[in-house]
Amino acid sequence: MAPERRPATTASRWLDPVEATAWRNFIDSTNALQHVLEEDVSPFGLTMGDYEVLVRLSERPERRQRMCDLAGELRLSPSGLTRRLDGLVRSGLVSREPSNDDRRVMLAVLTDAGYDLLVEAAPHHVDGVRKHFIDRMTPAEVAALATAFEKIRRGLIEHQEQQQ
Amino acid sequence: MAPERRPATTASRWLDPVEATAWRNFIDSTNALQHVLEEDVSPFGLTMGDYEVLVRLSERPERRQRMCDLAGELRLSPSGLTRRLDGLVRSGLVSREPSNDDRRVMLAVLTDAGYDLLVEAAPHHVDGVRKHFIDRMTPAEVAALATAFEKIRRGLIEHQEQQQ
DNA sequence: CGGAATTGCTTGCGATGACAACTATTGTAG
DNA sequence: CTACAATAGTTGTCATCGCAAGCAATTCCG
Repeated sequence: MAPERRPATTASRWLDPVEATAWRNFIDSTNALQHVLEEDVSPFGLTMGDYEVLVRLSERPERRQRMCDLAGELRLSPSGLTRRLDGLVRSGLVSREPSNDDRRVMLAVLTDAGYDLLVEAAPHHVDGVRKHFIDRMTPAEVAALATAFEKIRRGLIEHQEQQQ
Repeated sequence: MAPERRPATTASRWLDPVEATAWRNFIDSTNALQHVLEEDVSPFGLTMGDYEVLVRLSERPERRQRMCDLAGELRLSPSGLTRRLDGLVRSGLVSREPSNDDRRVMLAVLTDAGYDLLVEAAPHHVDGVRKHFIDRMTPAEVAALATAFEKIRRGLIEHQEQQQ
């Protein structure tokens, strides 16, 4: 709660009207999008957090992944992932398996039930993404957005690594 | 926890490569951005949630706003806003004032201390937005993004109202 | 006018997730 | 080979936030 030491005030350039609009619309959209997309997966008893876990696992060979790698991809703390998996394991969608290579490691494994549920839920998720995101834009805008966010993503990863 | 009734499986159109890239990059970027932007305001003892409250209040006449309106803008539940304000009131950055017009209503009021802190923190926040978002793109991309997210935002508001 | 529905906010409770501390395993020096 | 450091995961504790319930004030109608 105690503030860290504050950086000295810098003379920073403000956002011009177009930039400010882009930023505000982006923020508002992402907020609202997160809420809307929850609705598409909740009929399947899933949160978007759960859904993301299933997706990531389904994209891996043998549908399994080390906890720490998964936590990195999901930008979740180790404890956060442990508890999210607890729920998915209880539901029988994911199971834990100790790794043979490294006995510190736990593998999160997508079960058949988990895969089946993902296959069932995914089309509705995609419908939501189309309806509220992709189909609101022109193809040119989609393309521009893809390249723009590619650069933003790379920049953020770079920044993240510099902080190590 | 109990799944709601599931919608019938629909034949939905999948995302083509460009669309999928746009979506994935967008999701990853927003996740990472949220973490990075926290770093810019945390030296001031603020979370991004707190910061957003201060910004919204500062934009209002007399720096005050009804709780329910504020909750709507921040897409926060009534109870969520109550508790977020609790913290800000404890810190002396915001105060509560009952409304004269409607005695059910509580007004959240930005204090002088809150305004001063916002003025101090804002440049660092803007620097972060520039560094990680705006300045990663060409001006054309920023403009495209502004219009694209304007349409997405409108669509989401519309959808939200239809669900009312 | 007066009761019922609505609105605005707060509180109890449960779910989620971060941080720090702890255990267990692996890697690295000396 | 042994100590020390680094890595992987779990658990305790705390903060945040949503839902349902509750209370107070207002509005709607008959």
